[in-house]
Amino acid sequence: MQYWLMKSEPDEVSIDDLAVAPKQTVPWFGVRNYQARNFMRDTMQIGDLAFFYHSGGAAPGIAEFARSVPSLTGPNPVCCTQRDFPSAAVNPYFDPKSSPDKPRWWLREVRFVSKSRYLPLAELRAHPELANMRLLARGNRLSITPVSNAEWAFITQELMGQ
DNA sequence: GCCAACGTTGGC
DNA sequence: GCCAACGTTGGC
Repeated sequence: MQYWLMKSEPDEVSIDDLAVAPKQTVPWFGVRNYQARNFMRDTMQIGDLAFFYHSGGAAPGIAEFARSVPSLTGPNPVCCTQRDFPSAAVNPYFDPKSSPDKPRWWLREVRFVSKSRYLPLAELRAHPELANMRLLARGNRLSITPVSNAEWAFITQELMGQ
């Protein structure tokens, strides 16, 4: 059992989108970074929990967290051909170097668990308990990062409103 | 919109 | 295998 933090721009997929999605489940198909892919494909287990982090957005420095469960199924190859995205005339995630027999990118399904209050990034930074959090590391851009047990416990307690 | 940090690409 | 150029991310 491992904890995670998964970033998404709320314009693309927000926690509320996830909550109203069919089966409250969404395929996390946008990862195009090898390190994040490896985390998702190799280390993430079905049933792991993750914080849902809203990056970018209109409110500067505001992050939103919720608990979700990555992965109802195992890792699945993604984005092998343009046909994998029939609804999009031009798929921004299309990678010509990924093929069905040699997929380069993978996805996992993520299911909604619960929504919490907002926990702004600035607030995260203010807690010395989270000083070593991967998310807060200088220059970090990974869209999927591991969260330690201690960090998970601390943030969860913060989110409960204590 | 700016820009720092980082990842990827491709020429050599 | 090096590394410069370029593209992307994401906070501000």
